[in-house]
Amino acid sequence: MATIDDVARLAGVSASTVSYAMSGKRPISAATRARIDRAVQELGFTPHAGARALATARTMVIGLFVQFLASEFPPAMLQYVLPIADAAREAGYDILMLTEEDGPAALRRVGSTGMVDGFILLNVVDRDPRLAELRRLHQPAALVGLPADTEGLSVVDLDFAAAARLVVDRLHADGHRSTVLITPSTEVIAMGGAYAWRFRDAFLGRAAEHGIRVRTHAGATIQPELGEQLGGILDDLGDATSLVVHNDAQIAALPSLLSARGIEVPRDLSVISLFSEEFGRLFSLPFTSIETGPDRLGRHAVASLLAQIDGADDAGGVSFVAPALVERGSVAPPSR
Amino acid sequence: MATIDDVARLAGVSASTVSYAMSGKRPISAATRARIDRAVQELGFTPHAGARALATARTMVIGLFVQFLASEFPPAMLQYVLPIADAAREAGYDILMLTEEDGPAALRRVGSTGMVDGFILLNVVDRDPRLAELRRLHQPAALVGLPADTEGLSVVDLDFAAAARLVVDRLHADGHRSTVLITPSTEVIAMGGAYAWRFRDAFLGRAAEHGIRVRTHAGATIQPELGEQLGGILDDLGDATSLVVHNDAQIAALPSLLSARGIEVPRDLSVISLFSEEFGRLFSLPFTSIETGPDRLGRHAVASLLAQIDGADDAGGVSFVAPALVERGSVAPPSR
DNA sequence: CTGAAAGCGCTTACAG
DNA sequence: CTGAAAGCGCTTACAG
Repeated sequence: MATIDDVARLAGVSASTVSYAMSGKRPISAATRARIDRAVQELGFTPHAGARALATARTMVIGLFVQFLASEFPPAMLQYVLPIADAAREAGYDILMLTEEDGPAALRRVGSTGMVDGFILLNVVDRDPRLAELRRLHQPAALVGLPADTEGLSVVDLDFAAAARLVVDRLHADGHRSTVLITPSTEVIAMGGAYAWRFRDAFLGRAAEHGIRVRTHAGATIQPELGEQLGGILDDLGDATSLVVHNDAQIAALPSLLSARGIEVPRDLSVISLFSEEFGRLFSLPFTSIETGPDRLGRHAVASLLAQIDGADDAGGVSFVAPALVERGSVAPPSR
Repeated sequence: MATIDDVARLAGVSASTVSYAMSGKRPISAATRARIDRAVQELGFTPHAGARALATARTMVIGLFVQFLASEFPPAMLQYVLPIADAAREAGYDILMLTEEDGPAALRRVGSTGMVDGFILLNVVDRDPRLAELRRLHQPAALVGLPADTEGLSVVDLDFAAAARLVVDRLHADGHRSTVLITPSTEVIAMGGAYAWRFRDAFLGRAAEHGIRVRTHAGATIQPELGEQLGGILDDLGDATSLVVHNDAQIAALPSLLSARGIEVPRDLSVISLFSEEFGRLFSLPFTSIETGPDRLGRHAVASLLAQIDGADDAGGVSFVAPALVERGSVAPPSR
């Protein structure tokens, strides 16, 4: 690999001039610039990332911490990762991906060795063990998912309470008086996935206001429990005329269970859920839903992180992204 | 952040002694070591990754190139990424994740700036545009997926020809005389996904040996085309008593289409496919299948890459991993 | 068993 | 408009 000294020698200038020519941080005469450009071309020179990081204290890399909660649905995570990688790249950053079990140790290792300029943490939970280490590190960071203590952290998440109200209001508008709500699994709730209870509690509150009866089930995430549970719910709807599914694995499995039972949506049952457009396409889900917008959340996190890295000192605080309801025709007035 | 000089000062030794104490590359007296350890603890010292990379010409990072072929099924990719990340980590390496559209440019940027010690390329296709750049870079690399020209490359992939023979032999053993084969999409074939035709051609060859009739369809990957096509195939099986699905999206959609039609497996139709145990669990697939073993392939790629990085000069060549058939009871003698 | 020094390849004040 | 030099924080021959 050619070094900046090789370029300097070939162009007949000093290394510093090469550096300035490439960064554009000071004026260079046209003739010199031409010679430098030619030398750079000829040698195929690109600055060594490590040397540059050492000199500038900037790596142009961000650490992306993916996290698979026990009993969460893996494909959902990918929807966040790709938009984040794209947004980072557009800003000139690469992505160091952290996937370890031991989150705090990984943060410490990568943070304290200066491998990255900042972190994005996905799927942050209520009392996330990574946060203590993150605070100690004093590095820029953006979180996706709401922890219990947001002091000094930059957090973005969907406004699940608003989402719940949208859903209840939608059912109420069509005259539903009774519904079944399937929440994320008990494991997710135990791990502290705040989105679970933020949605559920707001849902129950709004339903009470409208006088809508709600039966709640914490949804299983793996087979065969999932199929048995969801099948049982479908077989015993009671007076419920609608089903609200806040659980990726369950909504993905729903179409086949519905069709096995000959239940037609929305004629026999109204269904409403939460998922991204992409997720819905992947699993062919014909259901009206809250768009969870992982791309929007991911890009928001990147923007927030880069602002901090660029010293905007924008500790950010908590941003709740407003949800939107996407009609797909699976909600209609009840026939019973 | 504390530096090695801070530690040296606090411990009353030289920086080089600190370095040697930490690397264990030369004997250090117990007393000195104790003082150094204490100083390291006290200051929370960790060596700066950039400085170390500059001094050693080693980054302890590997570049992982994920690649989503048009009309491939995204969740399948994740199964490779996680085991690779785990295996890398176990060996002390972190993962720089590349996801860009422009593969060659990404390789050049990361490779020529010395950000990584080597690359793993996923989903390599027949005439992969990344390979020219990879050869120019002269960096260690391991590929998952078979390109047309493997000269000088280290490649690992499932032995799809052997897999096809296993499948045909399994059908033949139960007396099937006619089958339908759904292959990856035409887009995958056009992009050069060699696994598509390696499986198909071996399948047709073996079927001919056994005198088994085969009707072949290139499977659509997105809805609603997928459902219409697969539904049409199920509605018009002709004399086919078995269905072989080499297409992630189609096999994921199959259970719901079968149940909608009241087709019972294996009573009415034998089904056999290719997917990983994890993929099968995710989509609740009750089908006998070739285990595609993404974790094994991923770990193999990491091992091969690390051997090259450690100068084993093991250009590797092509390794085909032997497939295994996992019985799940979806193949039985035909009733017709 | 330990230290002083060179060197890895950049960037950026300091000088002119 | 350009150059010489210091410095970023390590590792590792070279010396003792």
